[in-house]
Amino acid sequence: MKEFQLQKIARLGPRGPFHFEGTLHKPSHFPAPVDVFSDGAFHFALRQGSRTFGIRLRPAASSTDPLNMEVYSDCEVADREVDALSSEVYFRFGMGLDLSDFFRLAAQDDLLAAVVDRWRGMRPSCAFSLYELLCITILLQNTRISRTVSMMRSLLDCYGEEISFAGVNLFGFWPASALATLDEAPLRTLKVGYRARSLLKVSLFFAENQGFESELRALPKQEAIASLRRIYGVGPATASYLLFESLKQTDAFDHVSPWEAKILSHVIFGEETVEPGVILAEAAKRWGNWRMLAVHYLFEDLFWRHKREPIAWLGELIRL
DNA sequence: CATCAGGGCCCTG
DNA sequence: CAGGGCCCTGAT
Repeated sequence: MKEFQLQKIARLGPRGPFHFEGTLHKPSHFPAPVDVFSDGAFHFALRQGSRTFGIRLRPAASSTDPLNMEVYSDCEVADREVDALSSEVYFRFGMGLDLSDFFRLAAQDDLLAAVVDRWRGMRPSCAFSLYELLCITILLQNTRISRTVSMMRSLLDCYGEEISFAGVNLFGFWPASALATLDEAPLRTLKVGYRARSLLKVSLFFAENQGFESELRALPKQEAIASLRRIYGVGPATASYLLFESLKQTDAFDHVSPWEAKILSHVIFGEETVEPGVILAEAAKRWGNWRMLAVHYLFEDLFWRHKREPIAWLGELIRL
């Protein structure tokens, strides 16, 4: 395990209100030792090229002030590296989004008004690169959370990079190139099943297309979807997650998986099971191009309430 | 002990 | 465009 020390501190100024905990501490996300929220700060590993940095984000006094970003490493960090890290972190946590239209919309929506009141400034966010998130979503496919977590742990043990900084231990992901040259056999021993094939193909693709993520960030939604769907292992569900969490497309709600449909049936209609098509139509009608962000606010609010005081019907649906 | 669905996707017919 | 196969694991 590598020990990292504090090297640099930078300040980040989000556009408009930024809800620190809502954005960085999401109870709906599955637990894996790749990020740590403790003492009111968020920690994760960020890979830039061949280097991995420890990043610690701290909230500022008020929701409109800048955040502090601490950069940890085992050797010196140049100013221009800090600049690159800053803009990457700025993007990954949705700090550039202008949400004012969404707030106006939410204020007039009887379902959203109270929720956005509680979480005003929460953003779509993902600490990980597109490749890293894609690995996670592949592990989520066709299984339960407990198994996803165990697959994640064995992959990190074998190919990840464990680091220690600011009093926390966590893993950085492997670079795509580390898996790209493997055979299926070593991955199969980690009990990832048929996902071994997807992981290899995805890794090979990203190792060969270094600029893919930044190209994708510049594409309009439909082209981004088409681009993602060409990658082996990426279907409609995975593409949706990537579009919203990684690319911050706030309207990426054109597909709803069965488990999400059940939850939204309760939340939006107060019923057990509403047809996916009906849910999608209602979301589009009510929230337009903000529909995925709206759904996200509803989900996170629900999961937080569930965490504080268990909600019986939800407990049934998301048992690990 | 056996059975089976589970936070999809690919491939085939 | 429907449906079988993929892998393993915890729930029942």
